[in-house]
Amino acid sequence: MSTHDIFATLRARTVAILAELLPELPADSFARVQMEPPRDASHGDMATNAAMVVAKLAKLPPPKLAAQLAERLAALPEVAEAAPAGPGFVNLRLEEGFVRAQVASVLAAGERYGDSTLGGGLKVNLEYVSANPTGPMHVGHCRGAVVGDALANLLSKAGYAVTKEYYINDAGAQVQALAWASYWRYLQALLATPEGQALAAAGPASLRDFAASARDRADFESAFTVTLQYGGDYLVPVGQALVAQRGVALAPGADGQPTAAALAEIQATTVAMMMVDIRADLAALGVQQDVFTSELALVQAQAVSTAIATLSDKGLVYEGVLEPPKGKTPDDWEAREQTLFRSTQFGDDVDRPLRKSDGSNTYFANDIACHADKIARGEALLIDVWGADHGGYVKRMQAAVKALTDGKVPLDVVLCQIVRVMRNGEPVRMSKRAGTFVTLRDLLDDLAEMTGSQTAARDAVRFTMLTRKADAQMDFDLDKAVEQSRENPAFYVQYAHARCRSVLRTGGEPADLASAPLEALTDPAELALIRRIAAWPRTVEAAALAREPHRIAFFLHDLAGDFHVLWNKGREDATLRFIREDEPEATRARLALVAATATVIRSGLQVMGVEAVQEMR
RNA sequence: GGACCCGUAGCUCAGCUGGAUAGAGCGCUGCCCUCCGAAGGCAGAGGUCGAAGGUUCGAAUCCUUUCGGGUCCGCCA
Repeated sequence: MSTHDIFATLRARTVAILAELLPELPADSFARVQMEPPRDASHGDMATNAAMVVAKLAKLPPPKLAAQLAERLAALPEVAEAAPAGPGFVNLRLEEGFVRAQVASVLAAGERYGDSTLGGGLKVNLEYVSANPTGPMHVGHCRGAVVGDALANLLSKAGYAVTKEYYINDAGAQVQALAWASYWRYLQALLATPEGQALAAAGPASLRDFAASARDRADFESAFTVTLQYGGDYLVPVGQALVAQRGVALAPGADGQPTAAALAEIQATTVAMMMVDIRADLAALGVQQDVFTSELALVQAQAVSTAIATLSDKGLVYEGVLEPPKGKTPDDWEAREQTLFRSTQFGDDVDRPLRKSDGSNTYFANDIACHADKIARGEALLIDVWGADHGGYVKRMQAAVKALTDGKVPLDVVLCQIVRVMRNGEPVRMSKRAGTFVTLRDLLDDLAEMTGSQTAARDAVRFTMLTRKADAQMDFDLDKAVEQSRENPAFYVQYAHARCRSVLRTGGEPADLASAPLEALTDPAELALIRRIAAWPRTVEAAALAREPHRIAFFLHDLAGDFHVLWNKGREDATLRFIREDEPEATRARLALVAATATVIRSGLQVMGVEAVQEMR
């Protein structure tokens, strides 16, 4: 609930009246009563469905109840007119003074206008990005980063205590493969030094072979019977850093093999360096997370076996054999006994393996430990932002969290669909091998070149990523994202804010706007703008409840539209200009409205993580 | 074979958790700048909400079936 939300205010009045009219009804009868802006502005400022929702319980025909309700609502000081309509709506037209007072509310509250107590300080853990630390971030991670970050801001504004978390997948086969790739780069770097060359020349035959294999990827792979999944050049600096830090200490022993300790150290160093890059990329996107949890650390602390034991104590773990997937049996399928979790008891389609047939833990098991860790930290609501390719994973994770907490802690998952990067209307081909692999850094650099500013690039990406529902596929058009035209919502909103600032600068930035005579605001376009502003608090709450930060972008687009309309009316009709030399009081009132508009735009952009510009250049 | 997401105007998309005559931008059509707030503005046309059933006072929204598009389905993370 927001203290600024006039819809909530009138809804509360409505419920109070209903309780008086129908004293025999229990209090929870009114839960579904809504007070909303009507779709058609000709219906007034607000409409309530109260009569229709309560009619059946009250055993009254909706129109009759609506008429009674309207009569009582019309008597309220905030209400100018209340009329029953349609199948049982009550339409309200508000006193203009009450509407205008919202401008003063905004000026008094500043950017805290729209803050809500909806969350009640509930501890929420929001996990997003969590890109594998095996390389630079690519554009595929970008959407989740922006959506997650904006959602964090949104939930904070709505009164939740948000922890922003990054789960580092630094255990398992992927990072082991990464370590081998780093090892290769290390050997290459080592052989470029006199010490390395001396070692190769003096070493046993196996070591000399090594020197040869280090130069060639295929030779290296056959020498070690490994596949280099991560052949990219981005590990070259890692190899060099390893040489600089450790010299020949990680070089192969007499048997030509790296020691387990050496590989573990290389893995740790590589992951650490990748995380430095990833954090730099995130920072360039304006994303800063609070907690970075290491999967490896959880594994080493026995958190996984503890989590499995917890589930086992609840009788939810057994040894069993899964059916092969129907219709599409893998060629090499063979039935194997595994440790399984009874996720079907919690709505999943099949039970899921916690341990592979060789007894090692699955990623799922580790992820359960990660979520158990969050729960142990006292988080009361978990939200994960994942890529669409993890969609098949939602039910099992929700099942696990439900099992761990006996249903007390919900897990919401926000799935982000794929983003295609478009240039000149053509999709940019993505290929790691061909080097057209688009990293987040490349994307930001390109946009920075197009806009001449790192900040503008970041803001273009963040805004554009929020102009679609997360669960809809999206094309990210580089040219459109920085285009300065009405077609680009990011520009359109920024332009509105810049215009506001421009007007306020011209008007001399008066300090006493809070006392402005708002009754001077009488034009329909002015009142429409105020009504839009008044809808900001409920927009924040609805977006937070739905976990849909894109709604903020659409709200700002509408708000900017209302403001641009008013601006343009001033072109047609000079008496509607914001600043009028001959009317100082009307000017103050209009500047107050402009200041309130700017404040709400800034507040919305803040949720999106976009900087509000002072002027367009 | 199954699970999940998406099908809304010619195009790209909203639609406030079930409300009234389904909205916006682009495109299209028609008006509007010698100057004064045009990197534009105003107005208009354009939709059986993929299809068919069902639930109820009321469905783009919920349920079932079905047709398209996407993502995924033990021993990757």
